[in-house]
Amino acid sequence: MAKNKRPVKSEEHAARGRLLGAALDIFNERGYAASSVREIVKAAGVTKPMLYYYFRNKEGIYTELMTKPFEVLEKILEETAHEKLSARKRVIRLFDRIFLLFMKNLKAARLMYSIYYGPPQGAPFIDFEGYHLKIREVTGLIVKDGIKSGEFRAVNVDTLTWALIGALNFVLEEQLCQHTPMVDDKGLSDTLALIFDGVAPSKSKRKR
Amino acid sequence: MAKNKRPVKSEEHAARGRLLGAALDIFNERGYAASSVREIVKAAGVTKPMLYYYFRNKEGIYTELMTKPFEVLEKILEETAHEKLSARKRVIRLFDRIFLLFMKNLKAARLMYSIYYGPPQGAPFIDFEGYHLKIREVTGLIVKDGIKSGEFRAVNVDTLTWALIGALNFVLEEQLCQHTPMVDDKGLSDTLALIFDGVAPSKSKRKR
DNA sequence: TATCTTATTTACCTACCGGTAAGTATAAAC
DNA sequence: GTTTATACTTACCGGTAGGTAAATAAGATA
Repeated sequence: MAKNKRPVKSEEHAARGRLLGAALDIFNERGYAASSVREIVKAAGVTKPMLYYYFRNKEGIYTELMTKPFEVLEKILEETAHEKLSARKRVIRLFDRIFLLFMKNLKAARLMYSIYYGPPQGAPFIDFEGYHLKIREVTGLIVKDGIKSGEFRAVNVDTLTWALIGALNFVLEEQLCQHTPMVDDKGLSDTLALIFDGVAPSKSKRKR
Repeated sequence: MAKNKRPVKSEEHAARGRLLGAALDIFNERGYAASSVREIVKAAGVTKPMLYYYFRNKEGIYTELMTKPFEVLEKILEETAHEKLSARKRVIRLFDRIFLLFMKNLKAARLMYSIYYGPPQGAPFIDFEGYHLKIREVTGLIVKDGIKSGEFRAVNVDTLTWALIGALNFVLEEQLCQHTPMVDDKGLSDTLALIFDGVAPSKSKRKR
């Protein structure tokens, strides 16, 4: 009993995928609360109960959309934390990978940002904060390595970490804007280079 | 005709003010679409038609809340652009003032950020972008001055501007988070100092 | 062929949404 | 003392929200 029997037509769970795509589009355009189940199912070309069949409810399809991309982030963080490169290169690699992941999930990212930094819009809670902190943590570890090895000047770890994350965040958010982004991944690496070259040790004394 | 006659009880337009306060609270907690007029008027302790009396509709009270704080920003930008100080001090003064304005209007700011960077939530359009660009412009002008006068190394103007605005943005957004902010205005000035000291001209040659 | 499971539809529910019509109390103006 | 404008209330509107009960179509199993 409880065997694996599936009618399974030509496309497997086609409706499910179409619902996910449509929901992502509409959540991205209007936000969680302003998106109606009716709009979503209409855009997906299916009937309303289908959404309640595949996902428990409106919250269910939202939760699925918001949690999936973070599985990739976890992997990126793990990999970069243990790479054997200079601290500078590890930060650049980490941020570059995050940038790519972000671009691949731009619509989901827009929704995440607006809910993490803004009002929850009636959407169910999701621990975006945890991932934000993890990124900061890994960056902080790399910075600490860089200072220990003498690759960086002995500045305050947190301050440098903030400057770096600030640059990353700024570039990521620029991609969310309505207008054409004025900074991209090239701008990010330039900004990082500026910060790094700024804090690189030099022979001459520096004020303060 | 069209004379100035006012019944004017003890408190003038008390309901109006209470509506604005309640609307700000509730928009801030739930976002635009998820906030109902009923909730707002209940929190304000007035009846529903009062909102439609003082403001045309839900969009009207939202628009009033979102546009008022920018009048102060305009003044800050104008003042700082024409101050006779070092570029470094002007940037710090500008960002410090913006930080204070931001903190004084934290609830409105949270709503603005979520709508500017995220989905519009069904809220009427407001040109947040214009103000964002103005801040960037003024910062860019100060940076250009600093490079011209030799106060800064001859780096790319945009890149340095991005690094600075990134630090500002990062600190501002930190204030929006659910948790206790890990960076405040002190952290901001530290980060700015790090970037400035990094780009300050030095006697020794620098790689790249 | 009858049965079971999965996938999908039609028709409907209640609750709440933004908005308003119509009336009223109050106090200044004439 | 009647008028007039302001400030405010009660009662209601049509529409739409999220969600579901119940029937059904179709392939797999027996």
